[in-house]
Amino acid sequence: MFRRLIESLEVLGPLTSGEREAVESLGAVSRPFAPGAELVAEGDAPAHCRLLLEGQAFRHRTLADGRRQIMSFHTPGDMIDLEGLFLPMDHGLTALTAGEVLHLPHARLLDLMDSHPRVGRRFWTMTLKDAAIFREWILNIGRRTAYVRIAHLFCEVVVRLQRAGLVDNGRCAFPITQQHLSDATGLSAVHTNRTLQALRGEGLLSLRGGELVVLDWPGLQAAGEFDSSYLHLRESAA
Amino acid sequence: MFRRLIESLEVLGPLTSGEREAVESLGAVSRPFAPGAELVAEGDAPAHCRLLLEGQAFRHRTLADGRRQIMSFHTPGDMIDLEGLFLPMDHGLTALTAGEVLHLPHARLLDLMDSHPRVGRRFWTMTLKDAAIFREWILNIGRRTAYVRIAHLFCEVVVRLQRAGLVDNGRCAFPITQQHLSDATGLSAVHTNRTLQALRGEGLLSLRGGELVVLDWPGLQAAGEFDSSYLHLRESAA
DNA sequence: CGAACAGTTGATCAGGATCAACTCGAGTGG
DNA sequence: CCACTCGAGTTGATCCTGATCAACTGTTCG
Repeated sequence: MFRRLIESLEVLGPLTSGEREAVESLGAVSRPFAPGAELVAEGDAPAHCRLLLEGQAFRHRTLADGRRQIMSFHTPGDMIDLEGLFLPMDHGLTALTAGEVLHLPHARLLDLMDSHPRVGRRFWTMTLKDAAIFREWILNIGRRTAYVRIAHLFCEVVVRLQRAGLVDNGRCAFPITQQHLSDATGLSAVHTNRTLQALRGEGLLSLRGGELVVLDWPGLQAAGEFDSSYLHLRESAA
Repeated sequence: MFRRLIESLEVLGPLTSGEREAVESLGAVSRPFAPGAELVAEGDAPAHCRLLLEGQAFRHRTLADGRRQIMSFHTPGDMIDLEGLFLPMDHGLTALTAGEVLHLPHARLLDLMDSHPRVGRRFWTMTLKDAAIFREWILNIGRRTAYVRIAHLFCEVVVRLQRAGLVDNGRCAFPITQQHLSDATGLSAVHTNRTLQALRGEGLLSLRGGELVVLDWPGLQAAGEFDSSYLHLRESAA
């Protein structure tokens, strides 16, 4: 049950057996969810953090008039509301697929991190990596064209799904609608549709029936001006 | 010297005298900087964190062809490269004004946080608030028009400068060029110029000679669709 | 006095938004 | 089993926000 979490924590280097045991003895409850389920609502002040065990989810905020902005996508192994440990949620999290989350009580988490500072740092680092991704999105939306922007987003998603072991020969489940894509890139649905056709036309990818297939990975990276270093995939530190 | 830092840490509630002393005994060196100075370069892996004691700075990344995106502005009391504690810097920090930073060695910081977990959480929370601001910028750039976007940015800056005690009767030092403004909002310099004229024309603000004057605060907030809750100005937690 | 840079203006262009209609497939209910 | 609905995707036509290009002003500073 804690495999995903331990793996995420150990990206920065192995934990001691004591640390691993401490993590595994967090009183945790696993909960299934359905596609479209609201995992965390805007304004919530949750009493536990959620670890995404299986499935995909996204972070978003909606304006009064209905315009929506997606701020990140999440894959298994991600803590999706760690910030809720200290701040009320200023955005929501919604399930993209069916899946499962593990609920980790705040009190237990805080105790764990107090007694195992190194583990605390790993959790902190997770939120720092999320922040790095937010910054990349600011750049992506602020300074790149629709074509590059969408390609870049797909690159990121594929790399992160790959890291979670969910890409098989360029194919992965990624059941977003074009509306989701628009809301993530700050574009209109119509223009997203046309830009997607261009990407398909270049033979870079296919997206049908909830399945994303990368047909030309170098080409897609080039189209997205993608450099994965902001994902900090294998940093050593602390 | 540590007044700013203690204040920032105590936004979430007072520290104990022991915690305060521990913070104040961090071996810290203060360094002045000039306007335009590069405080942290992209790619750096610094050995200490910087606390902005005085002056303003901004976080940014530059693409190969020269397009630049500013990701945040910073005011006194901000830790500007806390993420450097665990990750190499994937962006740079540049001074907007003259000022002063305090260098806090990583090793000492980590020791402090290990022995005083509550203080560690406060630092962590600082980075979480930064992340909340990044998310707001994603929304701002992705889903708002130029006019609203720029007004929103000014609202944020004013609120943060106010919190740092740097706003006097709606007036504050904010020496950005229109190019900076464009790079922060993802707009062209020309369009930024025209949009600024519109904001001035509505009698909302004035920006001249490095001084920002808010002439109509309710009007500016309305123009920027601004709701400060994402800044988490007075959260109680942990 | 003359760079050099920030700001301003006008003219034109284009990327992407908007509006509207239509297709298609998957349910769903009669 | 078929008609209906509904959501997602697609297409065309038009509009407009904001980009681009270029020239010019004003100020500061060496």
